[in-house]
Amino acid sequence: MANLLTRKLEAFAPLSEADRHLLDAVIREARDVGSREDLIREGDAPGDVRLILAGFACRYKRLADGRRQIMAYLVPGDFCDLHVFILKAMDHTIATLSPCRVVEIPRRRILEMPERPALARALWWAALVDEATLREWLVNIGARPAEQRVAHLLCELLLRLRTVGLTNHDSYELPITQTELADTVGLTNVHVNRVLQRLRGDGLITLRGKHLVILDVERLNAFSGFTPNYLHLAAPNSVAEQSH
Amino acid sequence: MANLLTRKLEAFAPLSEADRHLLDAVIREARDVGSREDLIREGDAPGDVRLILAGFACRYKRLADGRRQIMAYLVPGDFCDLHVFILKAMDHTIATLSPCRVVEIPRRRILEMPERPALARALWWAALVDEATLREWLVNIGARPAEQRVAHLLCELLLRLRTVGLTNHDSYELPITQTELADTVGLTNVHVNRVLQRLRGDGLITLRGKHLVILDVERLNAFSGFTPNYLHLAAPNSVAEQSH
DNA sequence: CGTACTATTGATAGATATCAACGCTGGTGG
DNA sequence: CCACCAGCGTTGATATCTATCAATAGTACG
Repeated sequence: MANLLTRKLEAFAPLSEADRHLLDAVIREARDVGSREDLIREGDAPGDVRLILAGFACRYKRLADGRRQIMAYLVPGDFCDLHVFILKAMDHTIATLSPCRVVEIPRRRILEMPERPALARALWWAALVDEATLREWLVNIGARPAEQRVAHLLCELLLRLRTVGLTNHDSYELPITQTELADTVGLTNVHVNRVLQRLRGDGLITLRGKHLVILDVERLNAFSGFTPNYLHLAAPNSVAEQSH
Repeated sequence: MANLLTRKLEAFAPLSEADRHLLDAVIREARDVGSREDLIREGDAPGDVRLILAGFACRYKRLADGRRQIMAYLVPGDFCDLHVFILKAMDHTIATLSPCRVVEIPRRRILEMPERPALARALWWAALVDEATLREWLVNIGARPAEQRVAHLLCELLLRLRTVGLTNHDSYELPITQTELADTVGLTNVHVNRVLQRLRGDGLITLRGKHLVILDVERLNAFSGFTPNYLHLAAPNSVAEQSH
Protein backbone atom coordinates (compact mmCIF):
# COMPACT_ATOMS: atom_id res chain seq x y z
CA MET A 1 0.00 0.00 0.00
CA ALA A 2 1.35 3.36 -1.01
CA ASN A 3 2.13 5.89 1.66
CA LEU A 4 -1.13 7.53 2.57
CA LEU A 5 0.36 10.96 2.93
CA THR A 6 2.16 10.97 -0.41
CA ARG A 7 -1.04 9.77 -1.98
CA LYS A 8 -2.93 12.67 -0.53
CA LEU A 9 -0.33 15.30 -1.35
CA GLU A 10 -0.08 14.04 -4.89
CA ALA A 11 -3.72 14.87 -5.32
CA PHE A 12 -2.31 18.37 -5.62
CA ALA A 13 0.85 17.81 -7.65
CA PRO A 14 3.34 15.01 -8.24
CA LEU A 15 6.33 14.68 -5.94
CA SER A 16 9.87 13.60 -6.66
CA GLU A 17 11.18 10.23 -5.63
CA ALA A 18 13.32 11.92 -2.97
CA ASP A 19 10.35 13.76 -1.51
CA ARG A 20 8.39 10.56 -1.31
CA HIS A 21 11.21 8.86 0.52
CA LEU A 22 11.34 11.67 3.01
CA LEU A 23 7.65 11.32 3.66
CA ASP A 24 8.04 7.59 4.12
CA ALA A 25 10.69 8.20 6.73
CA VAL A 26 8.54 10.69 8.54
CA ILE A 27 5.73 8.21 8.96
CA ARG A 28 7.66 5.39 10.57
CA GLU A 29 7.18 5.98 14.24
CA ALA A 30 3.47 6.01 14.67
CA ARG A 31 1.63 5.26 17.86
CA ASP A 32 -1.87 4.07 18.54
CA VAL A 33 -4.32 6.21 20.44
CA GLY A 34 -7.60 5.03 21.85
CA SER A 35 -11.00 6.40 21.00
CA ARG A 36 -12.05 9.73 22.49
CA GLU A 37 -8.77 10.87 23.82
CA ASP A 38 -7.64 14.46 23.64
CA LEU A 39 -4.47 14.84 21.61
CA ILE A 40 -3.95 18.44 22.59
CA ARG A 41 -6.16 20.76 24.60
CA GLU A 42 -7.28 24.34 24.33
CA GLY A 43 -4.72 26.39 26.22
CA ASP A 44 -1.85 23.98 25.69
CA ALA A 45 1.27 25.18 23.95
CA PRO A 46 1.54 23.63 20.49
CA GLY A 47 4.38 21.11 20.29
CA ASP A 48 5.30 18.86 17.42
CA VAL A 49 3.21 18.40 14.33
CA ARG A 50 0.80 15.48 14.41
CA LEU A 51 -0.44 13.53 11.44
CA ILE A 52 -3.35 11.10 11.42
CA LEU A 53 -2.57 7.78 9.74
CA ALA A 54 -5.71 5.86 10.62
CA GLY A 55 -9.00 6.60 12.31
CA PHE A 56 -11.01 9.78 12.71
CA ALA A 57 -10.12 12.72 14.91
CA CYS A 58 -11.62 16.17 15.23
CA ARG A 59 -11.13 19.74 16.33
CA TYR A 60 -13.70 21.01 18.79
CA LYS A 61 -14.56 23.68 21.29
CA ARG A 62 -16.80 23.35 24.27
CA LEU A 63 -19.05 26.19 25.40
CA ALA A 64 -19.90 27.21 28.93
CA ASP A 65 -23.30 25.53 28.76
CA GLY A 66 -21.68 22.20 27.92
CA ARG A 67 -22.56 22.32 24.28
CA ARG A 68 -19.73 21.36 21.99
CA GLN A 69 -19.01 22.26 18.40
CA ILE A 70 -16.83 20.10 16.20
CA MET A 71 -15.06 22.31 13.70
CA ALA A 72 -13.18 19.82 11.57
CA TYR A 73 -12.75 16.16 10.96
CA LEU A 74 -9.21 14.90 10.69
CA VAL A 75 -9.04 11.78 8.57
CA PRO A 76 -6.01 9.74 7.54
CA GLY A 77 -3.50 11.96 5.78
CA ASP A 78 -4.58 15.11 7.64
CA PHE A 79 -2.27 17.20 9.78
CA CYS A 80 -3.43 18.32 13.18
CA ASP A 81 -1.44 21.48 13.49
CA LEU A 82 0.87 22.10 10.62
CA HIS A 83 1.79 25.66 11.32
CA VAL A 84 0.37 26.58 14.69
CA PHE A 85 3.67 26.41 16.48
CA ILE A 86 4.00 30.12 15.95
CA LEU A 87 1.22 30.57 18.45
CA LYS A 88 1.58 30.40 22.20
CA ALA A 89 -1.57 28.51 23.04
CA MET A 90 -4.07 26.32 21.26
CA ASP A 91 -7.46 27.94 20.88
CA HIS A 92 -9.27 24.62 20.53
CA THR A 93 -8.94 20.98 21.44
CA ILE A 94 -8.06 18.09 19.15
CA ALA A 95 -9.39 14.66 20.07
CA THR A 96 -9.80 11.25 18.54
CA LEU A 97 -13.28 10.12 17.57
CA SER A 98 -12.24 6.53 16.99
CA PRO A 99 -9.10 4.55 17.68
CA CYS A 100 -6.37 6.29 15.72
CA ARG A 101 -2.87 5.79 14.51
CA VAL A 102 -0.89 9.01 14.90
CA VAL A 103 2.64 10.16 14.06
CA GLU A 104 4.35 13.02 15.78
CA ILE A 105 6.66 14.84 13.42
CA PRO A 106 9.43 16.88 15.02
CA ARG A 107 8.96 20.54 14.37
CA ARG A 108 12.34 20.83 12.75
CA ARG A 109 11.35 18.31 10.09
CA ILE A 110 8.69 20.70 8.99
CA LEU A 111 10.97 23.69 9.22
CA GLU A 112 13.44 22.15 6.82
CA MET A 113 10.78 21.68 4.19
CA PRO A 114 11.46 25.00 2.44
CA GLU A 115 14.55 23.35 1.06
CA ARG A 116 12.24 21.11 -0.91
CA PRO A 117 10.01 23.43 -2.87
CA ALA A 118 7.57 20.85 -4.19
CA LEU A 119 7.00 19.47 -0.73
CA ALA A 120 6.67 22.90 0.78
CA ARG A 121 4.03 23.80 -1.77
CA ALA A 122 2.19 20.58 -1.13
CA LEU A 123 2.00 21.34 2.57
CA TRP A 124 0.82 24.82 1.79
CA TRP A 125 -1.84 23.36 -0.37
CA ALA A 126 -2.95 21.04 2.42
CA ALA A 127 -3.23 23.95 4.82
CA LEU A 128 -5.21 26.04 2.33
CA VAL A 129 -7.58 23.16 1.69
CA ASP A 130 -8.16 22.79 5.41
CA GLU A 131 -9.11 26.42 5.56
CA ALA A 132 -11.34 26.18 2.51
CA THR A 133 -13.07 23.21 4.07
CA LEU A 134 -13.68 25.20 7.19
CA ARG A 135 -15.32 27.91 5.10
CA GLU A 136 -17.52 25.38 3.39
CA TRP A 137 -18.60 24.03 6.76
CA LEU A 138 -19.56 27.52 7.76
CA VAL A 139 -21.73 27.79 4.68
CA ASN A 140 -23.13 24.38 5.40
CA ILE A 141 -24.17 25.18 8.95
CA GLY A 142 -25.12 28.77 8.26
CA ALA A 143 -27.19 28.38 5.16
CA ARG A 144 -28.36 24.84 4.51
CA PRO A 145 -31.35 23.08 6.07
CA ALA A 146 -30.73 20.02 8.21
CA GLU A 147 -30.97 17.28 5.63
CA GLN A 148 -28.78 18.95 3.06
CA ARG A 149 -26.35 19.73 5.83
CA VAL A 150 -25.63 16.16 6.75
CA ALA A 151 -25.86 15.04 3.12
CA HIS A 152 -23.23 17.59 2.22
CA LEU A 153 -20.93 16.31 4.91
CA LEU A 154 -21.28 12.76 3.64
CA CYS A 155 -20.44 13.89 0.11
CA GLU A 156 -17.35 15.70 1.28
CA LEU A 157 -16.10 12.72 3.25
CA LEU A 158 -16.56 10.45 0.26
CA LEU A 159 -14.14 12.56 -1.73
CA ARG A 160 -11.67 13.12 1.04
CA LEU A 161 -11.52 9.46 1.93
CA ARG A 162 -11.28 8.49 -1.70
CA THR A 163 -8.13 10.55 -2.19
CA VAL A 164 -6.47 8.43 0.49
CA GLY A 165 -7.89 5.17 -0.76
CA LEU A 166 -10.31 4.55 2.07
CA THR A 167 -13.45 4.14 0.03
CA ASN A 168 -14.91 1.12 -1.64
CA HIS A 169 -16.91 2.26 -4.61
CA ASP A 170 -19.30 4.71 -3.03
CA SER A 171 -19.09 3.46 0.51
CA TYR A 172 -16.83 4.01 3.47
CA GLU A 173 -16.51 3.47 7.18
CA LEU A 174 -17.80 6.34 9.29
CA PRO A 175 -16.71 5.54 12.84
CA ILE A 176 -18.79 8.26 14.36
CA THR A 177 -21.77 8.44 16.63
CA GLN A 178 -24.97 10.27 15.75
CA THR A 179 -24.38 12.59 18.67
CA GLU A 180 -20.96 13.46 17.30
CA LEU A 181 -22.50 14.06 13.90
CA ALA A 182 -24.98 16.33 15.60
CA ASP A 183 -22.18 18.29 17.27
CA THR A 184 -20.55 18.85 13.91
CA VAL A 185 -23.56 20.04 11.95
CA GLY A 186 -25.09 22.07 14.76
CA LEU A 187 -28.18 19.94 15.28
CA THR A 188 -29.51 17.68 18.00
CA ASN A 189 -28.75 13.99 18.07
CA VAL A 190 -32.47 13.32 17.91
CA HIS A 191 -32.82 15.48 14.86
CA VAL A 192 -29.82 13.94 13.16
CA ASN A 193 -31.38 10.57 13.72
CA ARG A 194 -34.55 11.66 11.93
CA VAL A 195 -32.62 13.28 9.14
CA LEU A 196 -30.69 10.08 8.53
CA GLN A 197 -33.91 8.15 8.39
CA ARG A 198 -35.26 10.47 5.77
CA LEU A 199 -32.09 10.19 3.70
CA ARG A 200 -32.43 6.42 3.91
CA GLY A 201 -36.10 6.64 3.08
CA ASP A 202 -35.33 8.70 0.00
CA GLY A 203 -32.99 6.00 -1.22
CA LEU A 204 -29.96 8.25 -0.99
CA ILE A 205 -27.90 6.36 1.55
CA THR A 206 -27.60 3.21 3.58
CA LEU A 207 -26.09 3.41 7.04
CA ARG A 208 -25.91 0.35 9.20
CA GLY A 209 -23.59 0.43 12.17
CA LYS A 210 -20.63 2.40 11.00
CA HIS A 211 -20.82 1.42 7.37
CA LEU A 212 -22.09 4.08 5.01
CA VAL A 213 -23.14 3.44 1.43
CA ILE A 214 -24.04 6.29 -0.85
CA LEU A 215 -26.58 4.79 -3.19
CA ASP A 216 -26.60 7.54 -5.78
CA VAL A 217 -23.66 9.92 -5.60
CA GLU A 218 -24.93 12.20 -8.31
CA ARG A 219 -28.26 12.62 -6.64
CA LEU A 220 -26.76 13.17 -3.21
CA ASN A 221 -24.36 15.77 -4.61
CA ALA A 222 -27.17 17.59 -6.35
CA PHE A 223 -29.47 17.37 -3.35
CA SER A 224 -26.92 18.77 -0.93
CA GLY A 225 -25.45 21.34 -3.28
CA PHE A 226 -22.05 19.75 -3.03
CA THR A 227 -19.36 20.91 -5.41
CA PRO A 228 -15.80 19.77 -4.80
CA ASN A 229 -14.09 22.92 -5.99
CA TYR A 230 -13.12 23.89 -2.45
CA LEU A 231 -11.07 20.73 -2.04
CA HIS A 232 -8.80 21.94 -4.85
CA LEU A 233 -8.04 18.50 -6.21
CA ALA A 234 -5.85 18.52 -9.27
CA ALA A 235 -7.44 15.76 -11.31
CA PRO A 236 -10.89 14.86 -10.04
CA ASN A 237 -11.08 11.73 -12.17
CA SER A 238 -7.64 10.28 -11.75
CA VAL A 239 -8.05 8.96 -8.22
CA ALA A 240 -7.94 5.21 -8.09
CA GLU A 241 -10.26 3.14 -6.00
CA GLN A 242 -8.87 0.96 -3.30
CA SER A 243 -10.45 -0.92 -0.49
CA HIS A 244 -8.42 -1.27 2.65
CA MET B 1 -1.29 58.31 12.08
CA ALA B 2 0.78 55.18 12.28
CA ASN B 3 0.65 52.68 9.49
CA LEU B 4 -2.42 50.58 10.08
CA LEU B 5 -0.79 47.37 8.98
CA THR B 6 2.27 47.70 11.16
CA ARG B 7 0.01 48.52 14.03
CA LYS B 8 -1.92 45.35 13.51
CA LEU B 9 1.09 43.12 13.00
CA GLU B 10 2.73 44.53 16.07
CA ALA B 11 -0.18 43.22 18.07
CA PHE B 12 1.66 39.97 17.61
CA ALA B 13 5.28 41.01 18.01
CA PRO B 14 7.36 44.16 17.51
CA LEU B 15 8.92 44.80 14.12
CA SER B 16 12.22 46.38 13.23
CA GLU B 17 12.48 49.87 11.82
CA ALA B 18 13.41 48.39 8.45
CA ASP B 19 10.39 46.11 8.42
CA ARG B 20 8.13 49.00 9.21
CA HIS B 21 9.58 51.03 6.37
CA LEU B 22 8.98 48.19 4.02
CA LEU B 23 5.36 48.00 5.08
CA ASP B 24 5.03 51.74 4.63
CA ALA B 25 6.29 51.41 1.09
CA VAL B 26 3.89 48.60 0.35
CA ILE B 27 0.90 50.65 1.30
CA ARG B 28 1.51 53.64 -0.90
CA GLU B 29 -0.48 52.90 -3.98
CA ALA B 30 -3.96 52.34 -2.72
CA ARG B 31 -7.10 52.71 -4.75
CA ASP B 32 -10.67 53.40 -3.75
CA VAL B 33 -13.40 50.91 -4.41
CA GLY B 34 -17.10 51.59 -4.16
CA SER B 35 -19.54 49.81 -1.93
CA ARG B 36 -20.69 46.32 -2.89
CA GLU B 37 -18.22 45.58 -5.58
CA ASP B 38 -16.67 42.20 -6.04
CA LEU B 39 -12.89 42.31 -5.67
CA ILE B 40 -12.39 38.77 -6.89
CA ARG B 41 -14.94 36.13 -7.76
CA GLU B 42 -15.31 32.43 -7.13
CA GLY B 43 -13.63 30.68 -10.04
CA ASP B 44 -11.18 33.48 -10.77
CA ALA B 45 -7.46 32.76 -10.65
CA PRO B 46 -5.89 34.46 -7.64
CA GLY B 47 -3.63 37.32 -8.62
CA ASP B 48 -1.84 39.77 -6.42
CA VAL B 49 -2.36 40.04 -2.71
CA ARG B 50 -4.91 42.59 -1.60
CA LEU B 51 -4.97 44.46 1.66
CA ILE B 52 -7.84 46.47 3.07
CA LEU B 53 -6.87 49.92 4.31
CA ALA B 54 -10.29 51.37 4.99
CA GLY B 55 -13.86 50.15 4.96
CA PHE B 56 -15.39 46.72 5.39
CA ALA B 57 -15.18 43.86 2.92
CA CYS B 58 -16.18 40.23 3.20
CA ARG B 59 -15.77 36.74 1.87
CA TYR B 60 -18.98 35.06 0.79
CA LYS B 61 -20.49 32.23 -1.15
CA ARG B 62 -23.85 32.15 -2.80
CA LEU B 63 -25.97 29.00 -2.89
CA ALA B 64 -28.17 27.77 -5.69
CA ASP B 65 -31.34 29.00 -3.97
CA GLY B 66 -29.97 32.53 -3.84
CA ARG B 67 -29.10 32.42 -0.17
CA ARG B 68 -25.72 33.82 0.64
CA GLN B 69 -23.35 33.13 3.48
CA ILE B 70 -20.72 35.61 4.54
CA MET B 71 -17.72 33.73 5.92
CA ALA B 72 -15.46 36.52 7.04
CA TYR B 73 -15.29 40.24 7.53
CA LEU B 74 -12.21 41.96 6.22
CA VAL B 75 -11.51 45.12 8.15
CA PRO B 76 -8.65 47.58 7.77
CA GLY B 77 -5.35 45.78 8.15
CA ASP B 78 -6.71 42.46 6.87
CA PHE B 79 -5.34 40.64 3.85
CA CYS B 80 -7.72 39.27 1.29
CA ASP B 81 -5.67 36.41 0.01
CA LEU B 82 -2.27 36.19 1.53
CA HIS B 83 -1.28 32.74 0.37
CA VAL B 84 -3.91 31.53 -2.03
CA PHE B 85 -1.83 32.10 -5.11
CA ILE B 86 -0.82 28.47 -4.88
CA LEU B 87 -4.35 27.57 -5.90
CA LYS B 88 -5.71 27.70 -9.40
CA ALA B 89 -9.13 29.12 -8.67
CA MET B 90 -10.84 31.00 -5.89
CA ASP B 91 -13.47 28.96 -4.08
CA HIS B 92 -15.34 32.01 -2.86
CA THR B 93 -15.95 35.63 -3.69
CA ILE B 94 -14.54 38.69 -1.96
CA ALA B 95 -16.59 41.87 -2.07
CA THR B 96 -16.72 45.24 -0.41
CA LEU B 97 -19.52 45.93 2.04
CA SER B 98 -18.81 49.63 2.21
CA PRO B 99 -16.61 52.00 0.25
CA CYS B 100 -13.09 50.71 0.72
CA ARG B 101 -9.52 51.72 0.26
CA VAL B 102 -7.51 48.78 -1.07
CA VAL B 103 -3.86 48.14 -1.94
CA GLU B 104 -2.71 45.48 -4.34
CA ILE B 105 0.62 44.08 -3.33
CA PRO B 106 2.63 42.38 -6.06
CA ARG B 107 3.02 38.72 -5.37
CA ARG B 108 6.76 38.95 -5.45
CA ARG B 109 6.73 41.38 -2.54
CA ILE B 110 5.18 38.69 -0.44
CA LEU B 111 7.49 36.03 -1.75
CA GLU B 112 10.55 37.98 -0.66
CA MET B 113 9.28 38.17 2.90
CA PRO B 114 11.10 35.02 4.05
CA GLU B 115 14.24 37.11 3.93
CA ARG B 116 12.77 39.07 6.82
CA PRO B 117 11.99 36.53 9.49
CA ALA B 118 10.09 38.80 11.84
CA LEU B 119 7.87 39.96 9.03
CA ALA B 120 7.34 36.48 7.72
CA ARG B 121 6.28 35.32 11.15
CA ALA B 122 3.93 38.23 11.50
CA LEU B 123 2.22 37.35 8.24
CA TRP B 124 1.98 33.75 9.36
CA TRP B 125 0.39 34.92 12.53
CA ALA B 126 -2.14 36.98 10.61
CA ALA B 127 -3.08 33.98 8.52
CA LEU B 128 -3.43 31.74 11.55
CA VAL B 129 -5.62 34.27 13.28
CA ASP B 130 -7.86 34.46 10.22
CA GLU B 131 -8.29 30.73 10.39
CA ALA B 132 -8.92 30.75 14.13
CA THR B 133 -11.54 33.42 13.60
CA LEU B 134 -13.22 31.26 11.02
CA ARG B 135 -13.37 28.43 13.54
CA GLU B 136 -14.88 30.70 16.13
CA TRP B 137 -17.52 31.79 13.63
CA LEU B 138 -18.36 28.18 13.05
CA VAL B 139 -18.86 27.72 16.77
CA ASN B 140 -20.89 30.89 16.86
CA ILE B 141 -23.28 29.84 14.14
CA GLY B 142 -23.34 26.19 15.05
CA ALA B 143 -23.82 26.39 18.77
CA ARG B 144 -25.03 29.77 19.98
CA PRO B 145 -28.61 31.08 19.97
CA ALA B 146 -29.43 34.10 17.88
CA GLU B 147 -28.86 36.86 20.39
CA GLN B 148 -25.56 35.58 21.65
CA ARG B 149 -24.54 35.06 18.06
CA VAL B 150 -24.81 38.66 17.05
CA ALA B 151 -23.54 39.84 20.43
CA HIS B 152 -20.45 37.70 19.98
CA LEU B 153 -19.79 39.18 16.58
CA LEU B 154 -20.02 42.69 17.99
CA CYS B 155 -17.56 41.80 20.73
CA GLU B 156 -15.10 40.39 18.25
CA LEU B 157 -15.27 43.43 16.02
CA LEU B 158 -14.64 45.72 18.97
CA LEU B 159 -11.33 44.02 19.60
CA ARG B 160 -10.32 43.68 15.99
CA LEU B 161 -11.07 47.30 15.25
CA ARG B 162 -9.36 48.42 18.42
CA THR B 163 -6.08 46.81 17.37
CA VAL B 164 -6.09 49.03 14.31
CA GLY B 165 -7.23 52.09 16.17
CA LEU B 166 -10.71 52.32 14.74
CA THR B 167 -12.64 52.36 17.97
CA ASN B 168 -13.58 55.21 20.22
CA HIS B 169 -13.87 53.91 23.73
CA ASP B 170 -16.37 51.13 23.31
CA SER B 171 -17.93 52.28 20.09
CA TYR B 172 -17.18 51.94 16.42
CA GLU B 173 -18.62 52.41 12.97
CA LEU B 174 -20.32 49.33 11.58
CA PRO B 175 -21.04 50.15 7.94
CA ILE B 176 -23.22 47.15 7.44
CA THR B 177 -26.83 46.51 6.74
CA GLN B 178 -29.02 44.30 8.89
CA THR B 179 -29.51 41.98 5.95
CA GLU B 180 -25.77 41.62 5.61
CA LEU B 181 -25.51 40.93 9.32
CA ALA B 182 -28.16 38.29 8.84
CA ASP B 183 -26.17 36.68 6.03
CA THR B 184 -23.16 36.44 8.27
CA VAL B 185 -24.77 34.93 11.35
CA GLY B 186 -27.11 32.63 9.48
CA LEU B 187 -30.35 34.33 10.44
CA THR B 188 -33.05 36.30 8.69
CA ASN B 189 -32.91 40.05 8.40
CA VAL B 190 -36.21 40.22 10.24
CA HIS B 191 -34.87 38.12 13.04
CA VAL B 192 -31.66 40.10 13.28
CA ASN B 193 -33.73 43.21 13.58
CA ARG B 194 -35.59 41.76 16.55
CA VAL B 195 -32.42 40.50 18.12
CA LEU B 196 -30.87 43.95 17.91
CA GLN B 197 -33.90 45.43 19.53
CA ARG B 198 -33.62 43.03 22.41
CA LEU B 199 -29.93 43.81 22.85
CA ARG B 200 -30.85 47.48 22.93
CA GLY B 201 -33.67 46.80 25.33
CA ASP B 202 -31.34 44.95 27.66
CA GLY B 203 -29.09 47.98 27.78
CA LEU B 204 -26.22 46.16 26.14
CA ILE B 205 -25.78 48.24 23.02
CA THR B 206 -26.85 51.30 21.16
CA LEU B 207 -27.03 51.19 17.39
CA ARG B 208 -28.23 54.20 15.48
CA GLY B 209 -27.52 54.30 11.81
CA LYS B 210 -24.10 52.80 11.44
CA HIS B 211 -22.81 53.87 14.81
CA LEU B 212 -22.52 51.14 17.41
CA VAL B 213 -21.94 51.74 21.09
CA ILE B 214 -21.33 48.87 23.44
CA LEU B 215 -22.72 50.09 26.71
CA ASP B 216 -21.21 47.45 28.96
CA VAL B 217 -18.38 45.48 27.39
CA GLU B 218 -17.97 43.13 30.31
CA ARG B 219 -21.60 42.24 30.31
CA LEU B 220 -21.74 41.77 26.54
CA ASN B 221 -18.67 39.56 26.64
CA ALA B 222 -20.13 37.43 29.40
CA PHE B 223 -23.52 37.25 27.75
CA SER B 224 -22.16 36.14 24.40
CA GLY B 225 -19.46 33.87 25.77
CA PHE B 226 -16.78 35.90 24.08
CA THR B 227 -13.17 35.18 24.97
CA PRO B 228 -10.46 36.75 22.86
CA ASN B 229 -7.99 33.88 23.06
CA TYR B 230 -8.58 32.95 19.42
CA LEU B 231 -7.38 36.35 18.25
CA HIS B 232 -3.98 35.54 19.72
CA LEU B 233 -3.14 39.08 20.69
CA ALA B 234 0.17 39.49 22.44
CA ALA B 235 -0.67 42.07 25.04
CA PRO B 236 -4.39 42.52 25.51
CA ASN B 237 -4.00 45.66 27.59
CA SER B 238 -1.35 47.52 25.71
CA VAL B 239 -3.48 48.67 22.81
CA ALA B 240 -3.95 52.39 22.73
CA GLU B 241 -7.24 54.04 22.01
CA GLN B 242 -7.58 56.29 19.02
CA SER B 243 -10.55 57.85 17.36
CA HIS B 244 -10.50 58.20 13.62
C1' DC C 1 -39.76 65.31 -4.20
C1' DG C 2 -39.81 60.81 -5.92
C1' DT C 3 -37.46 56.30 -5.73
C1' DA C 4 -35.30 52.53 -3.64
C1' DC C 5 -33.20 50.61 -0.08
C1' DT C 6 -33.36 49.78 4.87
C1' DA C 7 -35.55 49.23 9.28
C1' DT C 8 -39.53 47.90 11.74
C1' DT C 9 -43.89 45.54 13.02
C1' DG C 10 -47.49 41.89 13.19
C1' DA C 11 -49.38 37.43 12.19
C1' DT C 12 -48.50 32.85 11.05
C1' DA C 13 -45.99 28.70 9.52
C1' DG C 14 -42.28 25.62 9.75
C1' DA C 15 -38.08 23.76 11.54
C1' DT C 16 -35.55 22.21 15.25
C1' DA C 17 -34.99 21.44 20.23
C1' DT C 18 -36.42 19.41 24.44
C1' DC C 19 -38.11 15.89 27.36
C1' DA C 20 -39.01 11.28 28.25
C1' DA C 21 -39.08 6.70 27.39
C1' DC C 22 -37.65 2.22 25.44
C1' DG C 23 -35.04 -1.31 22.99
C1' DC C 24 -30.82 -2.80 21.20
C1' DT C 25 -26.00 -3.78 21.37
C1' DG C 26 -21.55 -4.68 22.93
C1' DG C 27 -18.68 -5.23 26.55
C1' DT C 28 -17.57 -6.82 31.26
C1' DG C 29 -17.43 -9.24 35.45
C1' DG C 30 -19.09 -12.99 38.03
C1' DC D 1 -21.85 -18.58 29.69
C1' DC D 2 -25.03 -15.54 31.55
C1' DA D 3 -26.50 -11.23 33.78
C1' DC D 4 -25.83 -6.72 34.04
C1' DC D 5 -24.63 -2.12 32.62
C1' DA D 6 -23.76 1.83 29.74
C1' DG D 7 -23.94 3.91 25.56
C1' DC D 8 -26.28 4.37 21.34
C1' DG D 9 -30.18 4.49 18.25
C1' DT D 10 -35.00 5.16 17.96
C1' DT D 11 -39.70 6.98 18.80
C1' DG D 12 -43.47 10.11 20.36
C1' DA D 13 -45.33 14.35 22.32
C1' DT D 14 -44.61 18.99 23.00
C1' DA D 15 -42.25 23.48 23.38
C1' DT D 16 -39.36 26.97 21.44
C1' DC D 17 -37.01 29.26 18.06
C1' DT D 18 -36.57 31.12 13.68
C1' DA D 19 -38.41 31.78 9.03
C1' DT D 20 -41.87 33.48 6.04
C1' DC D 21 -45.15 36.64 4.33
C1' DA D 22 -46.96 41.01 4.11
C1' DA D 23 -47.34 45.59 5.15
C1' DT D 24 -45.76 50.15 6.87
C1' DA D 25 -42.50 53.66 8.11
C1' DG D 26 -37.96 55.76 7.90
C1' DT D 27 -34.02 57.36 5.33
C1' DA D 28 -30.74 58.43 1.88
C1' DC D 29 -29.90 60.02 -2.33
C1' DG D 30 -30.27 61.62 -7.07
